[in-house]
Amino acid sequence: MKLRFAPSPTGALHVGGARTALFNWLLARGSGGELVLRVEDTDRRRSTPENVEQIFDALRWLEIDWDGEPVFQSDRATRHREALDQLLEADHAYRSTATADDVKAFKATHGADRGFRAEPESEGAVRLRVPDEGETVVHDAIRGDSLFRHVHLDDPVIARADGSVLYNFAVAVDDLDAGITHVVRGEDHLSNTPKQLLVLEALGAPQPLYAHLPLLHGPDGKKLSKRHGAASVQELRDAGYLPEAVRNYLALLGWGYDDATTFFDTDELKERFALDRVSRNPAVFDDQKLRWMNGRYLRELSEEDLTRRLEEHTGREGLAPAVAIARDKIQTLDEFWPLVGFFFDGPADDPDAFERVIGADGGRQRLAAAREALEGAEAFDVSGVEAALRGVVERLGVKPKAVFQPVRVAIAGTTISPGIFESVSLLGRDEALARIDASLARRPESV
RNA sequence: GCCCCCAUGGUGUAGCGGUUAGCACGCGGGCCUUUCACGCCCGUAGCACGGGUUCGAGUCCCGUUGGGGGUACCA
Repeated sequence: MKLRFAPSPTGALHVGGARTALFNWLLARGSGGELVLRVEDTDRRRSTPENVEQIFDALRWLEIDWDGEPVFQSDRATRHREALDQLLEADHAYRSTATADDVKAFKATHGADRGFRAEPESEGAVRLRVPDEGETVVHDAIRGDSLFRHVHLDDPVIARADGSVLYNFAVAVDDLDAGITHVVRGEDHLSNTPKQLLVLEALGAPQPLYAHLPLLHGPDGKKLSKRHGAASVQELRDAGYLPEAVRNYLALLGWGYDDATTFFDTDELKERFALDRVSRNPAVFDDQKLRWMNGRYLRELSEEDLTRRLEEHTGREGLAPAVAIARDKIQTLDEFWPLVGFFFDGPADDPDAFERVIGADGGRQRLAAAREALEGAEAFDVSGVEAALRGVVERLGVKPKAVFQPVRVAIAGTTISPGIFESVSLLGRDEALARIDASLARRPESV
């Protein structure tokens, strides 16, 4: 079994493309087969080093590897020319100067009864000769057979007048030369498959097995794009998703193992993934479910591992203690800093929270009482802080919240933070007292 | 316009002729509780429509509608 992943080098690796890469990779790695990478760009207009490196980088992040050196389609011009000459000589293709407008005009008069056929000329673009009779059947591992009648097909242009070849021709030749046995790609290629099959046939080559994956859509049913949030692997990474979670989620988009299993590690995926259980329906990329899944993966990481990733993601160091008390509250790496930044950069500025909690009736008094208890606390570890603060609650005869929230706002600046005892303890006595003092001094007592 | 693909709750899916139509996300409620989360429990919501075939259809066939893709001297 030999497969290929052939991204268009536009820079961003779209999540749809990532899923295609993943499925190819799972198939190859699960069967001991081979996966090659080919950059699709017949004239090399888009495959700039930057674009190509971005694609490779995204694949590496997902831990999708390939065999051998990546092939650039544009480096195969000589071979493409040779195959083109072969078809021309055998009269499987011919030259024509007919333009898109000519084709349009032809179709306007003939409708569905006849595909476009041009008159052979001595110059112009090269068109493949589609037989007048018969049909080409695409045997698809996911969809079964799709039948395309030749009368409906136009003679497709396979090379420009300057001799450079077009995608549908190049891809067939490249797959043939590489000995690709399974072509797994997006459904947007299904309608063009007969052209590629016709090229293969004219070349006297065998057909690979095709499998066309359902397309991915945004929540509005339209094609997934930037405006739907993270539409590329790069954006997913920047948003703080874990590669293993993305892999698991992507695998579930259009594929399922049974009616109960949701979580698969990569080995299970490789072992269980099969084309015959791939869905035919287009799927909507649901970032809410990805978030949920990411949170689950996050919580399974060891503290060391999570800390390392968080430090890498935030560019900060010494995060371990904060990770320990905040890890259960985040779904993505991105959510970490807003929750714990106050430990390192001082309290957040949320005047509304201050007013509501500390400015409220008796807020200052309770905060002052808490300050006193904290100052006199025997130990300043988590249980020491807890004992001190709970003591205040008891003495004042109020709800725990009435004491904890003012302290929280004083040290964090907002009403949201990790556990209050853990947070105060981590901050340390001096800093905690200083922040409480700053809050108490913030505005004169309103009677 | 023409060609091709697709159709189970809001979303991803299970189902492969007889099920109280299952699971997960989301959403609603509850428990837990110092905030936010996590976790746990309960609940909400679905076979696009119309014809067939059959004793019996979400499951098979046809049509309609809807969605998507292709139709480039793009990939």
